[in-house]
Amino acid sequence: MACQFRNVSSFPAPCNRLVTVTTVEAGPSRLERRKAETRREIIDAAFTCFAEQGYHATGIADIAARLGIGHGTFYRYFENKRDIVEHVIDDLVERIVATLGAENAPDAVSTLDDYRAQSERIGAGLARIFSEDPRVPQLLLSAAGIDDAMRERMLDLFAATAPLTAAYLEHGVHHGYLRADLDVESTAQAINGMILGSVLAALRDPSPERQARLSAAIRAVMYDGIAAR
Amino acid sequence: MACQFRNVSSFPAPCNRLVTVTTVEAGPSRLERRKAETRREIIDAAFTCFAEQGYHATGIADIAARLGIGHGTFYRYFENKRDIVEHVIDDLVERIVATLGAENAPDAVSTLDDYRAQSERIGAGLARIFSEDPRVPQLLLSAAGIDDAMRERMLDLFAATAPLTAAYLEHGVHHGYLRADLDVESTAQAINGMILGSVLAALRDPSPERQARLSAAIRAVMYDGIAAR
Amino acid sequence: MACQFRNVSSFPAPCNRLVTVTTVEAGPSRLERRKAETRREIIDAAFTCFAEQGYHATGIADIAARLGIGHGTFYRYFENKRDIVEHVIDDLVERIVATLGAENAPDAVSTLDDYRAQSERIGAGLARIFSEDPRVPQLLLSAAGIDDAMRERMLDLFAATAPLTAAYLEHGVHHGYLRADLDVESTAQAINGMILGSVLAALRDPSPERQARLSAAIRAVMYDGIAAR
Amino acid sequence: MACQFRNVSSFPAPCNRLVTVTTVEAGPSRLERRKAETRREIIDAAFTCFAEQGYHATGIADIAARLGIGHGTFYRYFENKRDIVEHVIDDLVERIVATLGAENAPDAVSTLDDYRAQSERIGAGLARIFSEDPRVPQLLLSAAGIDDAMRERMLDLFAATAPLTAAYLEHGVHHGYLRADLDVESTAQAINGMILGSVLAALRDPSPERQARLSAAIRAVMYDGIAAR
DNA sequence: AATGAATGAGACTTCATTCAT
DNA sequence: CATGAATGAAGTCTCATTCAT
Repeated sequence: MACQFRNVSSFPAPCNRLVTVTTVEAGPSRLERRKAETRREIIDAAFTCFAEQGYHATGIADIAARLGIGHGTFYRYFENKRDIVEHVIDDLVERIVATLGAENAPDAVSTLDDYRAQSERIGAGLARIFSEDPRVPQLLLSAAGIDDAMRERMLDLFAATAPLTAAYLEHGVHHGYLRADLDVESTAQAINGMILGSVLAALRDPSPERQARLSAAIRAVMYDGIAAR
Repeated sequence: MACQFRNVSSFPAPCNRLVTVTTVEAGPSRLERRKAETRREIIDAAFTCFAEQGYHATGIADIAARLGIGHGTFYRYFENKRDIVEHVIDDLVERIVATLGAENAPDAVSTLDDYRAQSERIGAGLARIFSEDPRVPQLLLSAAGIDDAMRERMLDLFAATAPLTAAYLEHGVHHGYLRADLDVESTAQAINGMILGSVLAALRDPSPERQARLSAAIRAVMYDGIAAR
Repeated sequence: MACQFRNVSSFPAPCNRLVTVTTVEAGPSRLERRKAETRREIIDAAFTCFAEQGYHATGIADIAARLGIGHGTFYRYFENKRDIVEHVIDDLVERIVATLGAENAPDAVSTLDDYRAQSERIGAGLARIFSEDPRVPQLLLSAAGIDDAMRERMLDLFAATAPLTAAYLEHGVHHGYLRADLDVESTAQAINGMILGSVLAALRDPSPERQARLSAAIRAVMYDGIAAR
Repeated sequence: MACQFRNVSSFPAPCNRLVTVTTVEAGPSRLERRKAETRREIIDAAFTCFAEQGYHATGIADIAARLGIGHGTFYRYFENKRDIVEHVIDDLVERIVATLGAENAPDAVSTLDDYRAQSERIGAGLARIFSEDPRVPQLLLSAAGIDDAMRERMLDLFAATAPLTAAYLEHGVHHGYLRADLDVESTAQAINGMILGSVLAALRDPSPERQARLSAAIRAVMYDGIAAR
């Protein structure tokens, strides 16, 4: 298994922000810091609401109520409902990227065994993110139903993971510990599909045992195939 | 690759129909046929609307207008908006099942080569369904965002495909052409994940070449793994 | 207690009928009889529906369904929903009048004792009508809420009973067994109010004992007043 | 004639209010007062609409339009159409109770003449309420046609007046100025029936003369009966 | 800057009535 | 003549967004 989300620049450009954070030399003022804090809190509250009740069932009033602020206040921080969900998704992706971290670079390993170990590590990391907080995949999944644009964004998100995995594969092919004839890009897509499948499976049955077995099965398919030898 | 959707009984029970089709010896009367036809047309129109604009952006009026019928007429055939989307999904699943057909039984093959051929055939069938009409996966994807129940239903749908694939694997293990130590269930899940991934990929790039490469990569991973020999 | 509803001519003129029954010398044809029969059945079914569920909660379809006829057929016998309720009320009033019958004429008695006996008889008759079939007062009561015109009609109906009671009182005054200084009209109104009150009471507690006590109390008030002697 | 509506606790419990009035030491704030004012205005507007057009013919839009507010605003103050009518009725009953006031207690009199005077006073008060604003009895009457529950409620309302009247009668019996053998409860019911009758009569002919004559006739029946001496 | 009262577009749904079969 | 499929006016209610305080 390979890594994703190395840097956010691979993803569709983040949407237009309401507030442009002007980073002056002197650093943000107290007011600016408070404002950013409130934005953060609204995003978090919205994340929870959207994930738990879904986008359409969540009202602006729900988000505001969870924070104990007036729902008019919401509109001082975000343009509209669509704007906030956009930011929630952006934030989510950023968090995922940050979690996977930089430690796992495609060029950090040079043998198949190292690769397997790395895969396992990354897989465990992903599993942690998604199964520790099932709201994450839940939100991503339900976001696809918001409208055409958001569905495209979710598909883009999934597609954007392929090059990341591909980089690992490329590295492996280059160093000779992976098949020379690999269709790197397509294989990356296939591998990411398996990961996606395990994430969806975890939504229904989040038991660690199930996750562990699935993860093992994925690695087995990857390295050994399913055919008898 | 293995088959899915052998029989519909594996899926959540279809919801209660509005119209009970009385099967008389003489066959359905003209009126009954007309009624069934209208139902069919409404389902199709709803399918198009939901797929193109999404569930929430689609009004009953849109569906009715597309057919040139009064929107009151809609309610003579379906109880409410939720009812129609349920039927649209049911219909979709049924169509997929029908397309995959009975020709591909898990016990129809006995060698690995036969199995690969069969996989290829089924893969091609699935690809045809999904890429000939991208609205199908589009709808299935966005349906997950309708509400909690529908998200569960979509996850169930995906989960329900695992045992079907598993049956093929089981058959292969039993006949010796697949690894004896396969975790059949988990491996099936992983394989179906790859298929799901390719379906999603097809939504963004529906070119046959891309599909063909993906399909080939999936089979390569399955049978040979990615490790160099 | 005194009598009401001597002849229907005291009531507001019945509304425009949909079908004008042409009484030819030869008598009604078979078809005409069948038609009248169906009208009768529709009125009865409507009566039941209106009384049980109320005017607004009753649909034309409910009435038709109760008879096992198509609801389109309804409109071949009555102009619209308003028309049928009008006929149901007319029919009800006619039935009440018929029940009270001609036997109780204001000039049939000449002593106070006779009068008391007659009152008792008529009171028992009314009680029978209203408490044997609580749907009757229920319908009359709820009809007052249909619209302005119907409320007026119900008030007219109640008002129309005063002259009937007054005729009895007049007779009594004339014959000397009732007070010479009676304000006949107003007293009649007051007496009918007591009857109305007992009818309403019967809707909540239809027990015969309660009815009997109420009836006795009314007669006691009428003949003896409430003051200690 | 006797008194009704001594205390509201005799009536069905008022339904759950939308707004909980928090009684702080400092008294209601300006906003709270404005809110209560708007509630009041909505209730009044609804009262007018219901009385003039009837419950079913009145739309929320009508009520809102009469006040010049958006119809969405209505729903900030009342849950739904049923809720508002409930409050309108509650308000009506409260107003009636308040009008009759506390001055007329059953134990405030001890002779028949006092009692007659009190009856006259209360009767005049009732007459004023009902004939000054005919919409009041109109609404109470038509409310009975809203649905089963409301009809029950109106019948309960009428029934609830009996014990109040009975208390006066009881007092009179106890003090010896009313017949010792009175069936207090039933007689109270009968008397209230007469009052109800006069209220209904006032709806058709609201002239004060008519009311005065009716009131006199009721008292005459009560104290002297109708029989010649 | 924060608030929440007001708003009205818009969605769903019902049902009396019409009319082609 | 009977039928019931079709219709659309009308009504209820929600909620994202605005704006005066």
